[in-house]
Amino acid sequence: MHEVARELIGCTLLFEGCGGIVVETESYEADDPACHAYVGLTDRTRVLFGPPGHAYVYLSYGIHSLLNAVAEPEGQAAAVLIRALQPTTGLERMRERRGERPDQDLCSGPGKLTEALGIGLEQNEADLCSEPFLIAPLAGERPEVVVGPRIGITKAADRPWRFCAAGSPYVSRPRPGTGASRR
DNA sequence: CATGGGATTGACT
DNA sequence: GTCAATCCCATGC
Repeated sequence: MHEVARELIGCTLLFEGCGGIVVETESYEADDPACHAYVGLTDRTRVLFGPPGHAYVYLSYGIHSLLNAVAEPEGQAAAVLIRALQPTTGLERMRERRGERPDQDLCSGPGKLTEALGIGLEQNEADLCSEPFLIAPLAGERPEVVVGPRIGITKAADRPWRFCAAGSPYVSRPRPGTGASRR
């Protein structure tokens, strides 16, 4: 599953004609206190146990939607959280939704990303492999991927399942490699 | 039925 | 660097 997270880096994700290159992902699996599926199968987590290639959209802190891709066969709960994109397509529409911002602020975070693309809870359980979603395998050469501890969660945050495109300015705040202050 | 937690962001000191 | 906002869902009484 972590292979999936790694391979997603560099792929192009589009939603209704807006999107860009995936530059940051995070993997979650059932045996992981930070994963929603950890509590077992419920109405909320049903998607995570379902077939791969579907979206799991979760609203965090009542304000921000987080986009996940189900990454394991039916029966196994695992997902890859899409944390950041390098916007390449539909910049105008993203700016309409997010306001006038530098490119690197448009999708540099899970909540920003969903807002920019117009993804909300309505997209929960949506099939990522069909309209209005579009995933392009790889838009060129495979970028260098950096693995690091996960960010912004309170449980098992130290598991090294965070994948970033090396040196990309489009990843969210604590960038690996920079001596930036802890969150 | 009521309560608490959660994978975040943005504004203010 | 620190703090508050805000909604859905799972759990507990």
